[in-house]
Amino acid sequence: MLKIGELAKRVNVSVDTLRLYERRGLIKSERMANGYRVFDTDMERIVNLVRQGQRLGFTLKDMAEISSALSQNDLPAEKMAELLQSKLLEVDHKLSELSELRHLLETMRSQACPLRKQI
Amino acid sequence: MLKIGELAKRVNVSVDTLRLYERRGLIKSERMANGYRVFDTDMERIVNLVRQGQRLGFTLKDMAEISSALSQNDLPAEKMAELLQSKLLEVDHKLSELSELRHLLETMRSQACPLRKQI
DNA sequence: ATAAACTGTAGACCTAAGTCTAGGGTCAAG
DNA sequence: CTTGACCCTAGACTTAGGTCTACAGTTTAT
Repeated sequence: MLKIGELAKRVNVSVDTLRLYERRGLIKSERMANGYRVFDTDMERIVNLVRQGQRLGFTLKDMAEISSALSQNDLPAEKMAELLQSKLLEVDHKLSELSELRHLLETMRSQACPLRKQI
Repeated sequence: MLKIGELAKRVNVSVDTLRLYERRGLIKSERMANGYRVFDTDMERIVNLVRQGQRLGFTLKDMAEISSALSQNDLPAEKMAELLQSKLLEVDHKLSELSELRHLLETMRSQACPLRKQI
């Protein structure tokens, strides 16, 4: 159980950002008697998942679908599997695009540069 | 040699976006007597490269470094190779992050869901 | 008991990447 | 010679994803 500042420090994200994520439904918290948020330590992993997704071109909205399903225990396991499956397909697509991009860069580097009209 | 509308159609991007890309130094054009832009057909490939990069989490600024080098013939081949090399490293990093994400999703799908505290 | 360090909300502000609008030229077809 | 489809610029507007500010309550350490 973490207060927002501790979670922020652990995942290396600002507290503002965490509060934003909560408003967007990416993470969930309970409240202490004084109104302070308390986060389950699992949230650490969820936030990291979200950030990783973002770096790879997924939007917060994309990540919200999955992380909200993870952080709230309200989804039937079947729906969950379905959702994960569809995200997996997206990831696989990105993987192939990325390999393609890699190949392109590699080619450009080894040859003079194919997109460029004669040096 | 393409006018902006033709290029836009080929790469499936709005003409506004192409003009923006030009201002940001991602693509280059000549002008016809009447002031209309004309693009080399190579620009088609460059725009596609940019879009692909974007989908994978690179910013326009990231892509500008490389695409401006490609569209302008003003960079020494050595600098170019260096730049490509550094982008390749970034791509490789993304590839490994993406595989990691894939693995995580895969695990979550096959097990009940590890991030979730007991169903 | 008081300062420093946290936490809360609400709302303004910021950058990136577009999109849209207004106002005006260009060009080919009928 | 005018209509419709293009093109131009400049600037306003939009959405996403944050960040910052102001103002207020809480906790911790001294």
